[in-house]
Amino acid sequence: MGAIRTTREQWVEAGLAALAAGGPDAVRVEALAKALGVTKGGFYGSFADREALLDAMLDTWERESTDEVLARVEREGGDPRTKIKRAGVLTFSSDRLLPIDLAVRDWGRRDPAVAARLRRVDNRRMGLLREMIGTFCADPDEVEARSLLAFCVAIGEHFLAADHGGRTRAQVLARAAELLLDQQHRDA
Amino acid sequence: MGAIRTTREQWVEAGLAALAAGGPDAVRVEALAKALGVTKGGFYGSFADREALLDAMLDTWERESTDEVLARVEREGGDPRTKIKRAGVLTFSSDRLLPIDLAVRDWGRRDPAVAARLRRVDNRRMGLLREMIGTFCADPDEVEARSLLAFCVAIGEHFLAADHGGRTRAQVLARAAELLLDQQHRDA
DNA sequence: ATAGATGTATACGATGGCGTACAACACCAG
DNA sequence: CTGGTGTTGTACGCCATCGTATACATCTAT
Repeated sequence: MGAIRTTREQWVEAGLAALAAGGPDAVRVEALAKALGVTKGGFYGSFADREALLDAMLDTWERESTDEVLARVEREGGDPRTKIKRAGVLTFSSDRLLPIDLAVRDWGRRDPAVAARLRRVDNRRMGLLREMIGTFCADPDEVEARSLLAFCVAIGEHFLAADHGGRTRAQVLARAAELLLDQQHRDA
Repeated sequence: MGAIRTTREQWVEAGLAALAAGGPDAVRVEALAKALGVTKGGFYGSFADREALLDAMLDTWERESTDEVLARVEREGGDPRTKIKRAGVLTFSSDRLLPIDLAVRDWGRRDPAVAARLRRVDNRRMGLLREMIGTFCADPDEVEARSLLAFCVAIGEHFLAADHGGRTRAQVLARAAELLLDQQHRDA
């Protein structure tokens, strides 16, 4: 048998890189082939068409973003705040996952199938936040509100272009994390 | 002189609708012409090329998102919390501005010129948040953190696909707003 | 009315992208 | 080394899109 010179995984990897860099419209079979140093000749041996590649890319992203991150958070342990921050770092400070995540997020606003995957992923992430915040916050409605805030800032931070008057983004984020992960607020 | 049957404004409007619906790559001259019930023949009388249209679209968006919203908030008055919420509603509950804003936000991650415009817009919005939150929160670092949280949730909310276990998104957002717009937290 | 100005339809060439067909090639087994 | 298997290169048809050229339509001013 002839050797497989360009595997499915390589196409998926190149596709995810293109998605991260330029969105779904930048995932072009011929461009990926060029990036891999081949032509598109072999592509259609591994994938029925471009859609099949996009599907495989989303499979890979979904698995890495949920199973792998959550397993690693569980394995490495720590107190609830540590786990939250570790999950955030693993997902949103990764040069690999972050840009893919943001691209998928925008993509999902237009493609229902992508939106459905995103919903699965986000529900699992929110589940972790709820569980962790629930260990030090008693009111379930407030747990949900804090979880939403935490998730929104983790995502929104990367879509936001504002400056902070002398402060760094990291400083402001640290203070925001304090607000969200403190035990108590006075009542309204 | 011959009558102007399709004005610059109509092309810009159609362009913004396409941008909102499908991102920058969906802004195609011939598609806009079709949407306007004409062909692209007249387009190049109003615009040098497609880039010029994209520029004009961003001009319109920037003006509507800042000057017009802020002027209206100022004109209608109210207490700080009311003004914050009104600015949020005008920008992020508008069927017109919201989808454009989200599309521009994603676009800005790839195009430096768009990112620069977005930075101008976001800085003005953050300015309002700072000023309003500053009226009931004394610590400038906490003002900045709360402003960031408020802005991130206003944006991130629309990129988030999670459910909230029986609660509606609006309910969770209301509770989150309470957390951010309350006067006091206990110290950490 | 007529002429000039300006918007519009249509046709065109160029580019780039998808998916197919087939030939050339690389690898492995015998 | 030789044949077979399966991947890759290349060429092709097709379609969408950009931007241009040119003829047509319509409006305004004289």
